[in-house]
Amino acid sequence: MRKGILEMCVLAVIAEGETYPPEIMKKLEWTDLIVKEGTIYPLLVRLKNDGLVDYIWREGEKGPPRKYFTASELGRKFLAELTESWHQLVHSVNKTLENAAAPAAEPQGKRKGKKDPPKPLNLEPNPPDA
Amino acid sequence: MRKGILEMCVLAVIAEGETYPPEIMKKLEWTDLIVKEGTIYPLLVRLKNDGLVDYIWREGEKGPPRKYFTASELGRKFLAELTESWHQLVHSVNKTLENAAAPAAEPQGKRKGKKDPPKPLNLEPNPPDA
DNA sequence: TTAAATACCTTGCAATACAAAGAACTAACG
DNA sequence: CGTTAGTTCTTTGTATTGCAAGGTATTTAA
Repeated sequence: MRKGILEMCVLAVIAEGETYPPEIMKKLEWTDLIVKEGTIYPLLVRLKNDGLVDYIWREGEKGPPRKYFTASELGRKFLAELTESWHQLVHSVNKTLENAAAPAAEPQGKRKGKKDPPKPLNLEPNPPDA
Repeated sequence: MRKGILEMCVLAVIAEGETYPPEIMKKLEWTDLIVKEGTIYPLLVRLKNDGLVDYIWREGEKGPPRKYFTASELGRKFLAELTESWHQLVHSVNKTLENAAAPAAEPQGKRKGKKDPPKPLNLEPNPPDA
C-alpha cells in the first residue's frame, strides 16, 4: 500500500545530481529522513538492477573509490509515477484521518454509490519491468 | 521509516465508531485505500494484543456474528502519535521531492551545521508498550 | 439438503528496513 | 614498513508488513 516511498526519496535525491551513498544519506537526513547503510545499499542494487539508476566509480578526496549514481531516463519516469502515487496516498490517508477527527457526523459521499472512485490505490512498487 | 501507516488508518476508522472488519475495509475503499482480508485480520489481532482496540461479538442482520471493534483510550493516544509522525513524514518527503524538482539550485539550509535538525524521523511502529 | 452469502482465521511467501559484522582502500604516524 | 583511523562498500540474518490462497463457521434461502 505504502510501498516505494523510500525508493522514491532515494531516487529523488539521485535525480538532483550525481551522488554517492553516504551523501545520499546526508541529504535525506537534512529533511529528517533517517536511512541506514543496511537499507540503502541493497536498495541501490535493486534500483540498478531495474535500470532506474546508473553509476560510475570515482575517486574521492579521501578513502576508497565511490560509486556515483545518476538517474536514468527510466528512473526519472518511474520517479514521476511514484510521486503521483505518493500524492494520491497522502490525499487518501488525510481523508481517512479527517473522518476520524470528526466522528460525530456520519461521513457523506460514501454510501457506496455505483460511480466508482477516482482510482483505488494499489501501488505496484516495482518499475515498469523495462 | 514509513511504518504504521495502515495501522493508523485502520485505527482511525475504528476511532470513528464501532465497526467490524468488512465495514472497515469498505470505509477505507471510500478513500481509495485497498486493504485485503489477509492483511486486516492479522492487523486487528495485533491491535487487540497491544491493547489499542477492544471488540465485542454482535449479531448481524445476516450471516454469522461480527466482531465489533472500538478504540481504547490507549488506542486513541497512539493514533494521535501516529498521526503526528505521519504529518512529519509527509513534510519530510515533500521537502525531498521539492529539492529534486529543482535540481539546478544547490539546496540551502543544508550545509550540515552543528545545530541539529528539528527531530529526525525514526518511526517506532509499535505502541508505547503499555 | 444443498447452495449462497457473510464473516472470521491461518499458512506461506515476497518485500522492506535494519542491525551487525566485515572487507577493502587511503592517509597519517611511528 | 606496520599500525591505526577514517571512509566506503557489501553481506548475512532477522523482524515486520502486506498479500494470495485456502480454510472454517454461521445464517438464510431454495
